[in-house]
Amino acid sequence: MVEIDNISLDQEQKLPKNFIQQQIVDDLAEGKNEGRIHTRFPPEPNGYLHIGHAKSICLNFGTAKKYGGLTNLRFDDTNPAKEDTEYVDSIMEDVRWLGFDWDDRLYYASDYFEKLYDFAVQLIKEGKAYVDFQSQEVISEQKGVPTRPGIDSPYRDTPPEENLELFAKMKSGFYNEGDCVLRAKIDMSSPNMHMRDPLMYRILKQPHHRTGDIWCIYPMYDYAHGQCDYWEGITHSICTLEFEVHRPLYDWFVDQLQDSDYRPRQIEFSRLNISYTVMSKRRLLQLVKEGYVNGWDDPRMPTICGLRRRGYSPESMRAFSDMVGITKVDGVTDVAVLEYCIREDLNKRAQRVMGVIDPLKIVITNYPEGQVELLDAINNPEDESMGKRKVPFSRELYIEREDFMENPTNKFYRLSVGREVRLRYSYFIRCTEIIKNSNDEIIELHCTYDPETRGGNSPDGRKVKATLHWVALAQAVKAEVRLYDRLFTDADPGGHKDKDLLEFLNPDSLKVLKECYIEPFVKDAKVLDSFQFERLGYFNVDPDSTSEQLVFNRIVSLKDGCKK
RNA sequence: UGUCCUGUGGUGUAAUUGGCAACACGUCUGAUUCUGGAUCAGAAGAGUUCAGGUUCGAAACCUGACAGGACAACCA
Repeated sequence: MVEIDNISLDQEQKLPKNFIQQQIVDDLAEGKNEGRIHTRFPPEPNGYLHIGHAKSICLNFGTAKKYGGLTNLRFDDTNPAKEDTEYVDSIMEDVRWLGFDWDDRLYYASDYFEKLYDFAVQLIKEGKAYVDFQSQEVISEQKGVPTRPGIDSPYRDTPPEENLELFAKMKSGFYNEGDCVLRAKIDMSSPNMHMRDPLMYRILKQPHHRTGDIWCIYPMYDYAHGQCDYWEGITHSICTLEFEVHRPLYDWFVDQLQDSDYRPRQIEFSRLNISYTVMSKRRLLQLVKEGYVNGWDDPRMPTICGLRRRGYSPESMRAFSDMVGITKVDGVTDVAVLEYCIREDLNKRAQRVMGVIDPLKIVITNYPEGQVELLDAINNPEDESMGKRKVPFSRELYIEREDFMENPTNKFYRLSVGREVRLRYSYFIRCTEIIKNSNDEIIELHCTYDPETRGGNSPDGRKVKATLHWVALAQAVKAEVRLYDRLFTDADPGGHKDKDLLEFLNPDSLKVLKECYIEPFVKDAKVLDSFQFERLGYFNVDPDSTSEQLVFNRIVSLKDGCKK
């Protein structure tokens, strides 16, 4: 584990510095915050983490580590209406799985409810906050629009003593939801909407997953986030671009708090977009709730748990995160980059195995009936230390239906009547006859083998143009294989004003193949074990597997040279 | 008719802070191969959104356009 971390750190250090790291280097050079680097990853526990969060996790934990700093995990749980412990648990699992650790620095915004309340009282006393009894609609109306200034609330100049009393009554539950809010008194004519007397507290008579019924007023994000950062000693508060316009407000609250040279600083970067997928919690939630996918961990989902189930490794996700980089440019990363990362990782590590997912039976007519040979196969040509295994060969085999063509085109150089090909690690075979059923469908092939080519080479130096994978019919393990394609048919499914993203759902995003045969080596495979099925792609064992039946997910196909 | 942010090959990022645009993905050639994978060698593809300006020299600095994005939740 330590070694893996060091390796990834080494790789990371060779990468050019992104603008945030540059900023950190500058801050370090200036001696800010006593040379400390402290970041935080602050998810709201209202949904499952997706690969965009993975990027943020890698950025926060990775950058702090690189510069000798620390990273806190902090749940931003200021809205009990949407949050749940189910999400808290999944988030912790996902962060750990990605390879990061917050040690004993686990925090919740709700840890600070008391301190936030006291701080609000202080602001009221200083005449910097007031209780507003106007309706949501009126307040919103008074706020104006970005191009036009707002106007002051009639409650804006309530004396502090009175506000203190009112706020205490808010806290005590005297008022109902919507009756009133606490607002910061800043500037109703600011060109920045967030500075027009933003809400600090609203009344929410809902139990909180951690504080239960203690509170009926809850702080807003803007009122909580910077203060939590401050109290935790965060130096660099990294978030996505949509918070850029919040920064003056973040700074305003920190100004009220700051009592030394230490000061947390918010830095924004652009969120991750990937082609042919969606990345907003709202939309992912919709896909789950409305049943377009089978849960948050559906292997087609860009959630961390979905990618994990699909067979993506933490290493591949970290590599991906490094590759896409950190900027403020709002762009779209090609899914091909993600696919490249997992292929690259698995190519080096995955156990090779032969499996046929669309079987066509062949009979080797000159091979003795009842005979079974065990032939040597290499476990991973990229890693000799993984050794060899035995693969059973016999008279009746399955090959991939796709590897035979009755009337071959000139670019097709696999099996056809009269042609000779190699069966990997076993023999050269030649197809002699096609057996069809009454519907003119090919149901079987008859072939002959050349006993001299045992192991896969011909003593006379004869060449074949193709090598096919195969499995021995009697010894094969029958399995279910699930093939996945992109969930959406459009590169930017959420980017059309006139069309709902559901219109772009790919009807063929999941294909279930029930009749697949894998060589016996996989018999004892465990859930999440991954393999390369030679010539087909990388597959892993799905949790739906039972003792009777293995279920495999195709993680990603091999790069397809066929289209050349 | 506002404020802020962002514009570099198809895509994602670089350019040691002003010194003749680099890397990765993708694409396309070959070579090699018991995976049409991998590997190896190579190619095409941007003159940095545009127009001015400063400078011996600009992707970078200035001015002005243009384009895209964010901001008007008692969400985060």
